[in-house]
Amino acid sequence: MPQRGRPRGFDREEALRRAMEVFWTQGYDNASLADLTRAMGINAPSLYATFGSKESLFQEAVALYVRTEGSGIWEQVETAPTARAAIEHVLNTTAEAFTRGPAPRGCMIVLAAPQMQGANPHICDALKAHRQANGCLLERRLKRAVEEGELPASTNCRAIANYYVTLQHGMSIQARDGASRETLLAIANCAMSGWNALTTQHG
Amino acid sequence: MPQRGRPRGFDREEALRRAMEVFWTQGYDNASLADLTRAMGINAPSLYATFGSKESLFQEAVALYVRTEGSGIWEQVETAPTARAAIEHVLNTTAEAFTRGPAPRGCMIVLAAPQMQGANPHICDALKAHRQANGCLLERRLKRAVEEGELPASTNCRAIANYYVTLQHGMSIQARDGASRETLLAIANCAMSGWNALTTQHG
DNA sequence: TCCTTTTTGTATCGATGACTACAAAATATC
DNA sequence: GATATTTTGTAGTCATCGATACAAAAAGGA
Repeated sequence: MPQRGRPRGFDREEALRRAMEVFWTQGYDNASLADLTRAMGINAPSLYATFGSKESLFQEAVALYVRTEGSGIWEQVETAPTARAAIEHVLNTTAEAFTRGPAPRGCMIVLAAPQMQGANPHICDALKAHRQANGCLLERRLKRAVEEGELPASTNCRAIANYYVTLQHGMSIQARDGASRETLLAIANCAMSGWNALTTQHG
Repeated sequence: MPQRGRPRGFDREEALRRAMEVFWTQGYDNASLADLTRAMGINAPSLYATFGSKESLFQEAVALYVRTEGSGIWEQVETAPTARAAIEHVLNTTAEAFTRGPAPRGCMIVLAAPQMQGANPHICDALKAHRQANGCLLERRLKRAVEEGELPASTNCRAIANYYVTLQHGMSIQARDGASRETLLAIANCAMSGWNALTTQHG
């Protein structure tokens, strides 16, 4: 017995995808209910009956973003043959993803609520947790590279992970400011050119 | 004949400084008139009589921020003996400024309106212009270093400038997420460790 | 003292924010 | 067809947004 009453007149996944694009472009606070319902093609009562609230809709949109847009950037960190290849892939894929078609420029996780305080601490905390998870992911990969002999034991894995994650966050600002794919790739290339110096000297 | 009527009951500079802190902490949209007037210790009519509007108050706050907080980071780019010293000073001073006392963490120019669209395009454009001015400043300094023989003629000055500015933007996100001064200094150190590789190979 | 000028506090404006009450509409079950 | 259940659109809730009208208060110039 899946559904009894009147069937829903719209596709939940499609509506969520539209909401994600609005949040991605405008941020959490700047995305009004009027903006959301217009983009989703539904009225406010349908939104609340389906997603609960603006905040929970945003959380679902974040989860969708991580699952679709973010996966291409981060999913191969574990499987890449070397830590160097993993990070190089992250940066190059970031440059590509941030300048892809009509999608908003830059990362939703970085740009959607950067004030880190205000009316919605849940929102800020969730985004911050996602950002820090990426740093931890890189750090773990670097530590594995040390264990596997790719990098020397003196490698400061946390510092290097923080460094590359910081650059990747900065690329969101550059992308939102209109940087081209070539510009972002050149930035990634600059960062990778220091790899040997970074992983051989001082801990 | 400086003043005729009832004298102003508050200090304009001090009130502007308070407003700057509110905008710096909360961003442009999230800073409500109630927040501003409470922090400035004045009522709304005094604010509008003195500063014109919320938008012009913000623009004055940005100018004050650049003049006070930002000057320590960027003012010595021209006067530093080498381009390397200039950039190293920018990054190290950034780490120090972003973790100084009770001030908000991270750069107001980066964090106050990152959505780059919405109700106030003037605000977004002004902040974007400030960000890009810093990139141009670094690029000019690097070109001068090429002319003076510090760097080879094959140096890709624009790419290197974009790279370091991007990292500096990312440090705002890290600072707002709670990164310590030591963490930010380690990030700056990682970026500088690639200097030789960055300035000797490929254009 | 009276008049002009400017600032002050109070109280409010219309617009918009997120959110919901309610009844008509549309389906499954009986 | 009758009833129960869920979704739909309309209209509206209260709170807050940025911005002001207005008159009392506080100063200088006559």
